[in-house]
Amino acid sequence: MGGRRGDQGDQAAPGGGRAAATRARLLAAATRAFAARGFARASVREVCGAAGCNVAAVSYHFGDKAGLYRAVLLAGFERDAALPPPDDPSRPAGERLHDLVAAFLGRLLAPERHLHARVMTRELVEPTPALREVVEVAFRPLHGRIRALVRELRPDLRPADADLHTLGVIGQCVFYRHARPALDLLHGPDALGAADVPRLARHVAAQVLGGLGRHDLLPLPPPQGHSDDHPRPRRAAARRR
Amino acid sequence: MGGRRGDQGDQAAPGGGRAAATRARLLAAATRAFAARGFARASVREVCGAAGCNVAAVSYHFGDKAGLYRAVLLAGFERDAALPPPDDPSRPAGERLHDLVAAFLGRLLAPERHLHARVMTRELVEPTPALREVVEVAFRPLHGRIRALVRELRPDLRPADADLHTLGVIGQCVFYRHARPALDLLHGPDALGAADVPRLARHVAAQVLGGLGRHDLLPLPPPQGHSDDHPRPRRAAARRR
DNA sequence: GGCCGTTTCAAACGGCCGTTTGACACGACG
DNA sequence: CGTCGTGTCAAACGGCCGTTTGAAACGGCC
Repeated sequence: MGGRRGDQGDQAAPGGGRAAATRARLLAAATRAFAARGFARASVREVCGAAGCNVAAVSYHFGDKAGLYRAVLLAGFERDAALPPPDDPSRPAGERLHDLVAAFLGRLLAPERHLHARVMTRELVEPTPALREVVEVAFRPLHGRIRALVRELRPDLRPADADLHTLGVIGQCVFYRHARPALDLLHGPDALGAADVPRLARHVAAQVLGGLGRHDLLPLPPPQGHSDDHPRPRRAAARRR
Repeated sequence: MGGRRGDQGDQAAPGGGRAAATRARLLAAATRAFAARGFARASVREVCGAAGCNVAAVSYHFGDKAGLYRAVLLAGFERDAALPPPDDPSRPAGERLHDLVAAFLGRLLAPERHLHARVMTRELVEPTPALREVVEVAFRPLHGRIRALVRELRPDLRPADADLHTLGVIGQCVFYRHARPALDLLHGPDALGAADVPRLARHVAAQVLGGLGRHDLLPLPPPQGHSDDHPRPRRAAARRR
């Protein structure tokens, strides 16, 4: 029997990258499967079928199914590490909050990025032993950034209330990912999807700023007039900045 | 072999309610199991073990596992039908919104009621063929009630924006149920649970009212003051900037 | 060529799953 | 008492699961 590796971090495959290619196909297929059906319900036969390799490849390259799952999560962490826009303290806090929400929502919904986000947010609902790492690496840092902006916008807030505002933002965003099957039934299959990320981000940001009593900092003119008289055309110009 | 019933709606058990008792135990154990682990991962052996009966009882009383699941959902619908407070149009819309949010959050988190809510909200994330019914019977009516209050509070809102405000409320509430495992890790196992329902409801209601630009309608005095004139004796004196 | 470590494969293993089977216990009723 | 319908049971069935096995294929190297 060949030497098992069972872990990542190796290189110099004498076989000319053939093994690395199998590994990559397996990782991609597993990402799709875990995103679509979760850890428990995605089967290694299904993953290997999609990757075009034998079931034994999972134990050979990743040790076992849980190792494959961990590798999928790790790849998601690495891919997302550079994603969120670096915070620029010189800009207005309201705009920075909006941009952070937009980046988070994009990660949750945009077609090229949503797979890893699905795997990670599924952990929140259906935890595996990897939940702790997801919380520490992905959830808590995001929570911290939003919370810092909330406190910057309203320094007088009690910590516990800043937490509630923060979780409100995260909860609204995650809902558009988690509840997708139900939203498809409620609003039609294409409503409130990736194409609506700018609109959703604008709304969530305006919502939390309003809840903080900082209507003055709406990063964008609200799409609806509140006390004015002229009805807005549907595609009003007023792009941001 | 005995005549299968496989459906509910029967009565007149000659065996003196013994069958009905088994049915009830099965239903209770299945509710716990489906709430805790979902349809796919809860096994009929586990359910029947907890109910103290044989595995064949599932197929005898409910046809199959999916029938048992449908019966659990149905019982939840019936139990919750009388739960939400009837809307009283003579009261201020802000208070009615707060009460509705409080009732919804209570259903999601309160110990005696959360099991059915878990089964139903899990459908949003991990749909089974019963999702359609959950959406039509539970999700859409709640959405309609919140949306009507939102439009009453801000009649000038475009319908699409009223939807976003509505989903923001639901998303925040559902998050406290869905993300519980992650919240346990983030804030400690007892934070933001059933005991905090009044505080959470107050926050969510104040948040959406603020987002609607109706700070004037906060249903309860907010735990922190932001632009007011009288300091609040609440807990610690509210720190002012 | 012969060799060897690496990688892939078909096949099988044990285990849990949902479901079915056929027998048995029990109260009702003629 | 004998029969019947009802409800429960232990046991088994076929199927999918994750994992392992042992051999075959591959590719660089002498």
